[in-house]
Amino acid sequence: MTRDRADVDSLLPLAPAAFHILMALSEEDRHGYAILQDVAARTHGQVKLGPGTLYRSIQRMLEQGLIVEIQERPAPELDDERRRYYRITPLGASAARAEARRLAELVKLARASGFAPRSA
Amino acid sequence: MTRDRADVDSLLPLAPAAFHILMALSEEDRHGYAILQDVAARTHGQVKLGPGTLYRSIQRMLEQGLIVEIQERPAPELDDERRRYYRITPLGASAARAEARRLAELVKLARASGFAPRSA
DNA sequence: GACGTTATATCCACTGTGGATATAATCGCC
DNA sequence: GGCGATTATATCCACAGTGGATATAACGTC
Repeated sequence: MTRDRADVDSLLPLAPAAFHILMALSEEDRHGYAILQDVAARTHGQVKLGPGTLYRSIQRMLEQGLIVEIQERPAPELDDERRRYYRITPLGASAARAEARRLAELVKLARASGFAPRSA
Repeated sequence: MTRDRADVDSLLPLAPAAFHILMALSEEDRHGYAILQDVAARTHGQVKLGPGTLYRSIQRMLEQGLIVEIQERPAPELDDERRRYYRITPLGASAARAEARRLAELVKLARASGFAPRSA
């Protein structure tokens, strides 16, 4: 919660895929393929990340410190060796909040232009 | 106002620049450079389109039928020969509304993920 | 043991953007 | 009347992000 807006603004606008990935990781740690499914579910099938987009986004986000790979794994009988699990970082959460603010601002502009109803 | 969602959805997501240009043209016809200034003003200097982005976006949008070039010009003493004026089309307005809906939906998802407050 | 799904990863082509560059008319100012 | 900053349009190059194809292989199930 410390220093939010200052540094994080340099990451904006967040790549659409990155924003969706952060939302998928907001409630729990997930592995890549699970992120894919979660994004599709949340958006009612409207957003479907391609594998290229997914894994390259993950790499970028790891480098930027928006997410980290974790070693903790579920009980062996529920697990799958191939999986790699990821967790959102405080920086990632800050970036997601900043991006959400930016998008809300954009919707506000759209309202002022008559392209969106007053409240939706 | 006829057939909105059906065809227009194929244009989504709208390029950010295109969306800003449509908002700039929502109230009145403008020429390229004026669009540039209007976008910067509306966004309090946060969004500044580069010339490459602007003129290539305009070309694309003309081809897509989101805007048209108009021949009407202001009184000669207020005009500048070099200018080319553009007007938003009904299709352009539909696309802008659809994009605004899409963005509002995204903000809603962000709220559900705890990245945006309930009302802002 | 064969097949579809799960899972990760890389490659290529395409779109959109920013910034540099080019060109030239217009405006304000001295 | 001349000069520089601004106005105005346009093209070029490099780069980021995306989608889809391809590759590889483990897993589940029948």
